[in-house]
Amino acid sequence: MERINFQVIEKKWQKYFSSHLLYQKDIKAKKFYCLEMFPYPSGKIHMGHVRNYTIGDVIARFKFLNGFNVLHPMGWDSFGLPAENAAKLNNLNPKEWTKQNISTMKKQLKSLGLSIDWNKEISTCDKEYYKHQQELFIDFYNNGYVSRKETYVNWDPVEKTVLANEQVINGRGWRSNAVVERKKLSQWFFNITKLADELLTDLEKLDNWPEKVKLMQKNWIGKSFGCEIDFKISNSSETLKVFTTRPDTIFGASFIALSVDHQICKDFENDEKFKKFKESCSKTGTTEEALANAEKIGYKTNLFVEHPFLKNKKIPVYCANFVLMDYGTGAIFGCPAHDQRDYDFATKYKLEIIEVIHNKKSNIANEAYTGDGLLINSDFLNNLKVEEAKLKIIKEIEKLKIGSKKIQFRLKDWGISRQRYWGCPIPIIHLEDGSIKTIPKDELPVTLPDNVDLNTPGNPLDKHPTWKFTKDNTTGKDAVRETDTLDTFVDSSWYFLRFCSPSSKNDPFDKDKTNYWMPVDQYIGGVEHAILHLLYSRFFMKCINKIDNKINYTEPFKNLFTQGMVCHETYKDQSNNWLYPEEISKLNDNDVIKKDDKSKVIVGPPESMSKSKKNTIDPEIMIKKYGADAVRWFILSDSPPEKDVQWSDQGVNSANKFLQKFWDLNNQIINLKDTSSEKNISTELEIKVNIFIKKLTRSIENFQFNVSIALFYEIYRDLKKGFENKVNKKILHQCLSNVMKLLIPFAPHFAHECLSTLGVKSFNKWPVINESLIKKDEKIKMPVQINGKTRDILDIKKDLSEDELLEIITKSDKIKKYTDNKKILRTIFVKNKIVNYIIK
RNA sequence: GGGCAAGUGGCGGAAUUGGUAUACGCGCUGGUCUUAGAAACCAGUGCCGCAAGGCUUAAGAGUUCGAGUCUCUUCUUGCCCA
Repeated sequence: MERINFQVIEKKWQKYFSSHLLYQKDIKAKKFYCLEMFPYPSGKIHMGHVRNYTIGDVIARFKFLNGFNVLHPMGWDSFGLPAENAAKLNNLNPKEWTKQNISTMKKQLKSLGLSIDWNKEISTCDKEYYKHQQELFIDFYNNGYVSRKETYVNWDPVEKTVLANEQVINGRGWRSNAVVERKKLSQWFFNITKLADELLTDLEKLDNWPEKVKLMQKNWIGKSFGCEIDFKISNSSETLKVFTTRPDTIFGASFIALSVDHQICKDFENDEKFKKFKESCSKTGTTEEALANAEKIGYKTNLFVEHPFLKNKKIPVYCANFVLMDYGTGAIFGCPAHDQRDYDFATKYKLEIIEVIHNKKSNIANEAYTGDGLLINSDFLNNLKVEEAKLKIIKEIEKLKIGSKKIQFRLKDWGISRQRYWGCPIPIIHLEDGSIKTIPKDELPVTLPDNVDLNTPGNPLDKHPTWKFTKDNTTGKDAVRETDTLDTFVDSSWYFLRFCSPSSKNDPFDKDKTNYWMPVDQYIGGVEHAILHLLYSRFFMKCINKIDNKINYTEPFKNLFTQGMVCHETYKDQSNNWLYPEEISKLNDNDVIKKDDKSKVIVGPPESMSKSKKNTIDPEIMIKKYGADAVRWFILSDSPPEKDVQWSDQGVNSANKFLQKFWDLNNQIINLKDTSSEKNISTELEIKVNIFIKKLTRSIENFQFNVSIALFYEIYRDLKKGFENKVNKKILHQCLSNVMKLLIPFAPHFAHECLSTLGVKSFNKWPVINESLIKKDEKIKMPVQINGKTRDILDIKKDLSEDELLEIITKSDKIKKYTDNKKILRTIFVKNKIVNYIIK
């Protein structure tokens, strides 16, 4: 058996792929924009990339073969913190480090045989890219989508930097391990909350997004109906505005809780106790989870408010650490019986716990009850359900003119300021008089300086000796540059637009080209981006659409597919250190030893591949050993793409073996002499191939690539059988060519090589299904059931009538056995499907 | 605690959407070849049973001629939010 040298053919066909611009088709052709989430250039590609881009390549090639004009680009999400960290470690400039990584990873991606149009490559750290991002920022700024606000941030006192929520672990900085503080800073924001309602309602338009993702976005936006209520402060003419989503529990109110930053608290600034309290609040994080888990503490003020519906009832006012100024009005009323945080607080400060909603399941002696039930202890609300009570109390509040219904979103504005070097500079200058100005577009880009000191804590741009000092070119006055850079999520919020016209000089994107290609027809990436990246991109699209009415779509991604992760077993030695798979050897399933000292290895369950657990498999090594096609084949074959897949060396090995066998069959068919006799089986094979085309096409359209692969194993068997049964060469040849064309999206190098040995010259057409041939398939298998149990399976002609079938059935000994001496009560006959006898 | 998924052989998983459950792959068992191993090839492989046959899609009930698929209850696991 001649073995295929995949290293040679892969090189050969990769050259072909790059020189034959696969997708340059007539602009009149129907377009298809296939996009996978672009990678962060971290150094080398990992198996997650292999899976993501293989899935995308199957779709892109499939659509191309079906006559679409396909856009399938690739780029680099190349700004971000890892570059700074790596640069510190290796004493390199982040730019150099990033450049090297891109070059490595591009080579690796090419070795997978992806059908990417590299002429459209972009990199977000290129000034050609971020120049346009600065323009967009200015457009957003001028149209009211950017603001600057004072806000609380997670501040790492050692690194002297702002941390993202996910960089705070158990209240400490992920690098410095210092206790994170809440610090008030002036920050830049995109006003995403302005479009909160639109972002929510437009989710309904996204028919082809996973329900799961839409639900996550919906919860994230978190639209809720509530009510603002003015509480009159006792012995004062002033009122206190409180926001609540549970106005129905007003009769259970036993305290008011204020944020320490509430205006009223300014009166307590002189109190030492308050100062201390405020300081301890600053040590609590800002995430909802941190607030929920933190111990509830409070500061009792000397104030009381009047209950709006209970005369003579006075409610004490506290400051509490779990109330934040940026949610609602910074003040709530506490109803301990029906909110766990209020419950904890009331227990601690021995406040009243009044049950106002009752249900069999509730037991407020132990914890708050937050479910539905009937109102009690609530005057005119008694016996109503929660939703009914909400409506009624809001009406009542509005009637008394002490408040009104209010819609509240959980979504907060998008903080885009980062005190980092390796990001897009914000095109803003600060003048001496404190005013702020955008930089004129013709002066863009504001570029990053190359010579920065990354080794001392703090913002490198701010510390740079000269960079920030500039002049306002219109007035000639001294000015200081904004030293914050943009969150890297900004970079990835419009890259899909840039791909439509990657070299557009004057504008971020060419409108005609963008209107032709957008929206993205298929977007593919990890589910970890279900919320932020996708929400931000949707926000960008809507803003751009509102600013420029020539952009005629408002949702960027028509179809979304989220793939699962690639997993592998984990290994630990006797001293609990992680081991790489290549450090161990498996004697059998139970005995796994360390290669060097033969000590026993502890095998852990499969987990998603990560460097920290050392359970990674290097795609480059696998491609060298088994070939790119085999690696692609395996990563698609083992699990449905939306689920996690477990990497298996045996699996990729068998993929390689299969392709080798297929190659062998291919050669045997080519070398056949034309004199082989013609047999009836020939049409049978043609029918099988046509059914195969139909099933395979459907499996691709349904993203069931594991099923596609199974179908190839089956059709290989049929082809082999046809060969062994001496099917006519012409027919074999024709069948094999069709199968090989379908193989292109999965194993492109291999399929192209086989096709070219078969003498096929054009590689750009999906075979047409011959429906009439499929209809010719006359034989079917008909199960015959007795009382619902299959007792015989008959090979019969298609479309037999009930009477015709009965005649055949009476000849079946298997069925006779059951029907003899029995009365047939009923016969169920479904044409071409089933016969079922009910007997007694 | 709330919401959403999902539970099918030793393992990953199929099932034309109510009509032959276990396709396909891995693993395993036996055989051929080989000094041996590897590779390759052939055969077998849900469970119980020598067999005839019976049982089987987390557990239990229901609808139906017929349920992995629909309905209800319970259990378990995963993800997201808290």
